[in-house]
Amino acid sequence: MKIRVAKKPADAYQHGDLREALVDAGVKLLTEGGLDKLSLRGAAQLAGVSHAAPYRHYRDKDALVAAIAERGFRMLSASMRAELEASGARKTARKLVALGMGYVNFGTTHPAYLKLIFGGALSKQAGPPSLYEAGAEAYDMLRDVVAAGITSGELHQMDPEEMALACWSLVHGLSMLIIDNAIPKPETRERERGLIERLVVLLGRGIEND
Amino acid sequence: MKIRVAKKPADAYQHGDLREALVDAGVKLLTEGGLDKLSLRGAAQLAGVSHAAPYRHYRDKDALVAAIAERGFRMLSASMRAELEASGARKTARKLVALGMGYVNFGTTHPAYLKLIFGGALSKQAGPPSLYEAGAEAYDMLRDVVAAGITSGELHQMDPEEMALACWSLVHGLSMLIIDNAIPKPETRERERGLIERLVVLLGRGIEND
DNA sequence: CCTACCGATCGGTAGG
DNA sequence: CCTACCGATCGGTAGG
Repeated sequence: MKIRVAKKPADAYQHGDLREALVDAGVKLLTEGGLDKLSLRGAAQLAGVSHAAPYRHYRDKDALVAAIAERGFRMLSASMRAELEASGARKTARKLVALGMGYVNFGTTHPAYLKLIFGGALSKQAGPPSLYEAGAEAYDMLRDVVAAGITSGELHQMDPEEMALACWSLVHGLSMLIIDNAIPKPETRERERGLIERLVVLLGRGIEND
Repeated sequence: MKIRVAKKPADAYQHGDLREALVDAGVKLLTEGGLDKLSLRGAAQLAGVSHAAPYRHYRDKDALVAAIAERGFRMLSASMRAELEASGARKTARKLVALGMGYVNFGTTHPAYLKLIFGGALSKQAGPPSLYEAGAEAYDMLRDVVAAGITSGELHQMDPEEMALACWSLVHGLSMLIIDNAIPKPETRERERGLIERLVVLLGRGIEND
């Protein structure tokens, strides 16, 4: 009886976890080569299977993309939550700075992820409910902090959704401009932190003179 | 002597203006099908020439993309200037609202253009000087208004570049979020104007309560 | 400015 | 889960 010699690459999937292995492979393609390099065939190759194999686990490319996006959403909210907790902020304004920091840090560290989850590459059709849950997590954190700040009187009386949108737009725009080299990328992490902090604080206090 | 019968499509280029015709065709592909549909071959077909013809006028795809992007930059600054003039604003805060309106209007009306000029599709190499001039126009308008506002005392004493960046980030982020369907697109132009106005004013006055 | 050609990449399916 | 195949699209070049 012959002993089979493993022919698969070292990073090939093991046993029944091809589904997850394909997500890992897709993430690698995404982070190393950007959105353009994210393909089903490429992921299959990285996972060490034929390019037809993924269809056993994902209906089509969009389904794999949705799984990767879900991971991205969770990383985003984790980044925001980590900054919020690390800051130990008690005042709403400081909490908002922390959340913004978490957002921009995630965006500039994982540019392809940000473009994937917000870049319209997500087929607007269906997508599993878990994708939408993951997507709502980050926004909910922001909206809750804003709503609490309005209730406590720290922020202006105003539609919390709209105020949250202002914060979101600011940090999203900043992230995108940095990612796309529209503005010089801050040279160090410290400078980036300083920049984000000043911009978010600016939104807080307003740019007009009293 | 035979009379040649025109075989070209009605919208084919005329005489020596293929160079411009290719830009028009590229713009059409871009606006109708998004960035993905913008190809040299497609533009050539639309212009009624073979797919090898464009290389007589553009070194490669990046060169055509640069020409299209230049047009986009000029449309952006034209949109901002038009809003600024139409507003008749005298106070800095109102001028900033007008500029923001022009920016977001342009972005949501021409989403593919916005993604082209700021989406990193522009090869970071060279590109004609005219491209950079065009790109600087819009930013200069913003920075000048901000700088004048600081000088006049209407805005806080602060690095004008950084304050301009805050404004830019806000309207850029808002545009991108609308374009990418991350937030519901305002149903009417009026609602969109109202939203933009409230957000820019918010940046002006600050979201914190006094 | 054209025809004909290259090599590469894709998503997806047939049929096992 | 694999091999073999389709049709489509690209950017780019040779050679005229």
